[in-house]
Amino acid sequence: MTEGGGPGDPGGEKLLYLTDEQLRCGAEAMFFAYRGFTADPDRILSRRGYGRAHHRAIHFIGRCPGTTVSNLLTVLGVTKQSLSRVLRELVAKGLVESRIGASDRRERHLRLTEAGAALERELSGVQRARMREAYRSAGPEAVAGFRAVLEAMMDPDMRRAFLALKEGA
Amino acid sequence: MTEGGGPGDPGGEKLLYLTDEQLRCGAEAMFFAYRGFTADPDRILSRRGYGRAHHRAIHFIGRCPGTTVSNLLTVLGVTKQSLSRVLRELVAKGLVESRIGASDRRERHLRLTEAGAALERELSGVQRARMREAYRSAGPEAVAGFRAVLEAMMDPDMRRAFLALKEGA
DNA sequence: CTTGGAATGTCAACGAGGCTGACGTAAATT
DNA sequence: AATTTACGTCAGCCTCGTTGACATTCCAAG
Repeated sequence: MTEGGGPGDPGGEKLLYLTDEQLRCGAEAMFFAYRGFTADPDRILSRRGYGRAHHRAIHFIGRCPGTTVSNLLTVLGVTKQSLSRVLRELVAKGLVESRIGASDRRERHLRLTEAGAALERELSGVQRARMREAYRSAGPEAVAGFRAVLEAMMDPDMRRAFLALKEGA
Repeated sequence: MTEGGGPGDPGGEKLLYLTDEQLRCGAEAMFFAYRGFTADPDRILSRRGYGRAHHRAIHFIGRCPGTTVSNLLTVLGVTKQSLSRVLRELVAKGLVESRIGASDRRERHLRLTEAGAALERELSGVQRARMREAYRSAGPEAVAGFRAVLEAMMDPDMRRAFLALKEGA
């Protein structure tokens, strides 16, 4: 279980990147990198009394204006009660607007207000700045590999949602 | 702020991977991939009444047997009250052993018991299986890029902790 | 038309796991 | 002896996840 490319491993050099040690190291890298990834937005959010859940909602509403609550539920992968609380606050604070659907009056169509869009720009600004720097220092080929591995790591449902977002942008 | 490689960008093809759209897409990939990354261990943990916090503690104690509480605090980046609660449960359930330090009797040295090591193997097994599959399908060069970008995305402190783990393994 | 099921979204209450602050203790350091 | 360090704990708060119960709306079958 923990031999990891030791001696007596003829021809194993080809698969060095698949040793348990390498995989474990990748898992740790994910953990530390995700912390960095969320650190900057978290600071801005906590100053305003919001949390990461608000950020996710704002992000995807900004990304898909007019989306419905149930759409958001599938993308975010939380229960509607969790999302509902977050949306209620965002609507109350005037960051998100919720309109009853025209064709189906059960649906609520969500979009950012100007204030919401401003916060979205602020949040994605710092997050993109960090990613830009990471991308720039690692180079374009590294970025392609990064994206390939992340995509392969997703659950199939999430991969579908992810690809749909890229298309429908 | 949102011009992102639009018109009037001569020679910009070189930097196509740095457009706002690409960066935003990378952020979404991080979000979806991290969900996949934690999904399998989360299922095992919740069946036993533990959470992600327990997983992190078990992981790093397994990784660095004999580490101290304060070491763990820096690596995990949580408060000692949070960690304390988790460690108390793990010690009570007999998954972690806490020994008073020999040279400095204020310190507690932590290690997994046999039961703890078994759970650790189970958790890292499913997590590695997913990463192995993702690595395999993306290929070695993609993996190198993946690691490079993740490392560049970390906060400097976390990067130091990460590199120290790789050395001291 | 009515009625019953399915879909959508809301409110109430609970739990895990973060956080701060205050305090206590034992051991090392000065 | 006084200070600092490493660790544990109690109390209380917040975010954000969960399940359960409920209201509204649509649609289709009787």
